[in-house]
Amino acid sequence: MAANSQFSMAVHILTMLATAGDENVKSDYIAGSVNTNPVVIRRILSQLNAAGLVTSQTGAFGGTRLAKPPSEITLCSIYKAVSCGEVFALHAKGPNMDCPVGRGIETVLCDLQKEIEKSVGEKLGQYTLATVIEKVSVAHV
Amino acid sequence: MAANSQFSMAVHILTMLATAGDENVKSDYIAGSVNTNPVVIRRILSQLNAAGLVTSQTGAFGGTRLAKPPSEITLCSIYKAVSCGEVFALHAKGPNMDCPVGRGIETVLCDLQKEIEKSVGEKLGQYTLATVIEKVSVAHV
DNA sequence: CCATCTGTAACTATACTGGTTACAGTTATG
DNA sequence: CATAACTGTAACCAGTATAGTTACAGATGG
Repeated sequence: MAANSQFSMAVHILTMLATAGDENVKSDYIAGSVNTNPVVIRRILSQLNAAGLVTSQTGAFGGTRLAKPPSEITLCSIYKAVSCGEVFALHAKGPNMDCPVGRGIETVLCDLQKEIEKSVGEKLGQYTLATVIEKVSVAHV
Repeated sequence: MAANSQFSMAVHILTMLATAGDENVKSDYIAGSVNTNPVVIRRILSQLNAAGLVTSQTGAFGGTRLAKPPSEITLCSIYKAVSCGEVFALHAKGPNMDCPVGRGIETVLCDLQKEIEKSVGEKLGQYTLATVIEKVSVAHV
């Protein structure tokens, strides 16, 4: 249970909200589709709310809806909203600075990390929630 | 200690081997630069060996050296050798198939996963170990 | 034979993720 | 106003991956 599936769940959640249109969707209902606990859904919704992708209403007949049309929500913004960490990590302890390679490698790896992150971001930026909805419908037919 | 830093360590290790030229390098020595235990180094070397990037010699005066020149070792081949898993994971339990969104979303996410993986691979394929060595030298000056 | 080194199994500590329970706070509606 | 129905979050548990460590079998050069 160590792999991070928050992005997957976030996309699933937002797709549910998109198909619901202007109605408030309850976390219990989404949890039923994602196959998990409502609290797990609310935790992710909390992050999506902070990123301005959704708006929530507390109280009776509350729930969550999209804050923007699906065509304006890129997968990149979803990825950033749930901030899954980096594609690869630097070594926690840090290299030995007495070694020439040790001294130089950290900067190189850090730059590379940023470049990969940027590359992933650009790829994800090519798709929006609207793209996903379209593909889900096709797959389901 | 949960983030995967094997790729970082692998690049560090291979850079060490590259700077050593044709000499056998001992895992103890590499461990000193990476700042970890020799066994951790040997575990990664084992994967790099399986991928054909390095060759090792057991016994006295044994050690490891590169199996190819640095210019022929792409960062992509290193990444694949240590197989860090995916950039994002699918939900372990799988979605509810009784829901239209649940039925369709898995395929979409799986396709996306592969596409991102490919994108990362292409980006990493643009660099070789030779590139890294060059940058390490620059950074260190 | 013996010192030296790799390869690998086994175990531990740590930390992250998701699952769950519990509860405070908010809000329609009768 | 009282109540039922939600969200938001804290707190805790369980499972698992990672790295660190010890230990030891096996190979190899001198």
